[in-house]
Amino acid sequence: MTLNQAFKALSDPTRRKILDLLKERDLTAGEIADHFQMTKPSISHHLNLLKQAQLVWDDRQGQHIIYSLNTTVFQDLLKWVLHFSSGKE
Amino acid sequence: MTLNQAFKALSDPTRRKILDLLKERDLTAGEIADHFQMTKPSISHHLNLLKQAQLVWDDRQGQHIIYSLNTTVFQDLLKWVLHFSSGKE
DNA sequence: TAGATATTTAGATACTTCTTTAATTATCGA
DNA sequence: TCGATAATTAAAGAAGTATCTAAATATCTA
Repeated sequence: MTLNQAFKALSDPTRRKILDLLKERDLTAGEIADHFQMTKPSISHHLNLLKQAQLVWDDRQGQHIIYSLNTTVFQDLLKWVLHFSSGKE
Repeated sequence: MTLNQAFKALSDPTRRKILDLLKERDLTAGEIADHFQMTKPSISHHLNLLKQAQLVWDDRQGQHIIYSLNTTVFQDLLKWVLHFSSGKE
């Protein structure tokens, strides 16, 4: 079920851009929101979907919640894509 | 734009199953539909999205339309995933 | 050319997702 | 404890998606 959630999470450009940002460094929810024109609740919604798909971790540090990449599911995605990009089998 | 369409196309379980079937061998639209409980127009709709995302080719052979994998975009997907599964950069 | 088969296109409806504003929860610092 | 800051949750509307039935298009065969 997780892989399905992952694919659904990846189907949105905003969420993929969030992952791109987190690839550079860990960020708070507010810092992430600053990169977009949409409201913080919208970003919070996207972060929640990424979290449910286990593509990111969240960690509260005082007032802030720090988001970081969770590379585990990317490994599964990699396997899935490899089946298709490495010829018939 | 193609990568976005690809991610959207992959976000549906039916479409991913279609790709799984085509990984084994080329199939006509009817043969693909036989693997699902939904109607042929629904499958046709999914095939169209896969085609627009350039994940499959279609080739009419008489009455039949034969679908096959187009691995080109999978290469791009592979690169995208690799950026995340191969550590920070 | 007529009938049969394979597939898609059109139109409609139900469902899901995205986004917003308003309200709520959690934490910090004085 | 109060006020400020950070972030989420709730509720609602708009837009997008999946699915169905019915109709249309393309091709084959007799």
